[in-house]
Amino acid sequence: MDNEEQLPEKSMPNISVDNLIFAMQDGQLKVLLVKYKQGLAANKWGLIGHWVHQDESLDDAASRVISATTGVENFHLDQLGAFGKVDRYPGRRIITVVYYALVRFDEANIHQGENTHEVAWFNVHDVPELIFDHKDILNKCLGQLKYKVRHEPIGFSLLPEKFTLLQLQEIYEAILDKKLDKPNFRRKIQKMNLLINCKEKQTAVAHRAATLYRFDVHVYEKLKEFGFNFEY
Amino acid sequence: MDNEEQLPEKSMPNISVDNLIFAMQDGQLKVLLVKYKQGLAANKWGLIGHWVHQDESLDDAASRVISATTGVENFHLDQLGAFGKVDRYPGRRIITVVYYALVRFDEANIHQGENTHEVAWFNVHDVPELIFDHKDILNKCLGQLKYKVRHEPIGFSLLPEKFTLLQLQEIYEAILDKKLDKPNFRRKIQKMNLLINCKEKQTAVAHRAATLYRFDVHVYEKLKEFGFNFEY
DNA sequence: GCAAAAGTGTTCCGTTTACACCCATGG
DNA sequence: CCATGGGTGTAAACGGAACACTTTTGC
Repeated sequence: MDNEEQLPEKSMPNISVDNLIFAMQDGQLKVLLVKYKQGLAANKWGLIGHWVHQDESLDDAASRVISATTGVENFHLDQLGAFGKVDRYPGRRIITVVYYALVRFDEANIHQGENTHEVAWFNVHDVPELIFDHKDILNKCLGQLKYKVRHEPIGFSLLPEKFTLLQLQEIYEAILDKKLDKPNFRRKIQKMNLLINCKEKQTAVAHRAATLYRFDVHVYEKLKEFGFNFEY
Repeated sequence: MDNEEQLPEKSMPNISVDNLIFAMQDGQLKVLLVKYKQGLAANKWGLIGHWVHQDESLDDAASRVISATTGVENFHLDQLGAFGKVDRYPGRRIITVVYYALVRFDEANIHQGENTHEVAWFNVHDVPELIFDHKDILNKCLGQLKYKVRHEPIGFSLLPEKFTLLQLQEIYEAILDKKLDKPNFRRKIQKMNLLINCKEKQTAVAHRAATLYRFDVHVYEKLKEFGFNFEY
């Protein structure tokens, strides 16, 4: 979180929410960070944090700021957990509940917050120094993403409406941080019956145009419910 | 949590920790519940909750009460997450951070807490009515356990030093809530190189005595770190 | 001998993995 | 005609699922 001076009356003391917002850009997994204006975190990069209003749930608090920062209304949201070491926040005892969101890069219109004077995407493996325990939080979240992407079809939340199989593969490669075999990846994904062929092709590419796909939302919902397995 | 009258000076306002303690008894997965003496939860069953001291981390707070209640010092501890609906606690805004622990049944010596007048083990599928959102929390935790037991060797935390393969299988069956094939289970577990043959047999059983095994702690640590796969 | 659980063997079949290979397009 | 990525084929290895079968022990 940014600073204590700004704690509004209607917010809970001692509790903050911090958010990790992820998107894919140029085949790389990016995370959105902000530079705070004032307070303990002034001029330093950190996760997008804020206080929790007395009359909103933790989930709602996270959604509120993610929407405000990115302009995106629909995104995958998950709770990473609560972080509560005694000295994690300087001078005061603050528990933070961390959420991570997956957004489509092209849908995001980054808005400056009141307490920040910079917002930027960073490659998850190349971030600046972060305030408090935010680096630990990022690392834990990257681990959680690896874990999750293999058992729930969350990777798709990072793609535009229509996408190619290579784009999808790049997401898995970025999150799992390893190269995957193209033929095997294609077959595996296709067999899930999750993709619908748009019967369209890429245009203006300097190689054979790839087929565009979109999701079968019904199958997608079922896989989310019952889980699936993606062991690479 | 129990009641607000008891909030000690040194505790954080607005935040509680609730714990689910699991153990295996007679081939059944049990969870430890308490009946509170006073406050909003008086005479009702609930998870073992408490306030967080200003000078202890969330993890430490959970460990403290789990040890105090069960007398056990070594147990598997994981955070389930934070629960923060606005109306989850009557009359006041309380965020609770939930932990679950796996203990060995025979090591547990249940101690009554100051605020409780009953503590008892319940089959996880047969619990009484619970206070607040504790039933939701239990359900979410059972789902998490299913998820986890297939990817990390946590099931072993529920067993005594020396155990038979059937005891281990019963844990998986209880958590996954399904019958497993004995020959296949045995082979699968054996191939992990996680078990050391104690070269001892069961005694006083009315059938062929089973071999006793114990864990190879080194392999166990590695599997915890790198994850494993147990898809049944 | 019978019940109960220990423990082994084997077959079938789908999935994973690795890698060779051809296709289409723009420069 | 070549670089780039799209896309298909295939064979070997592995692992899961199902189930028949033998062994040991106490009563």
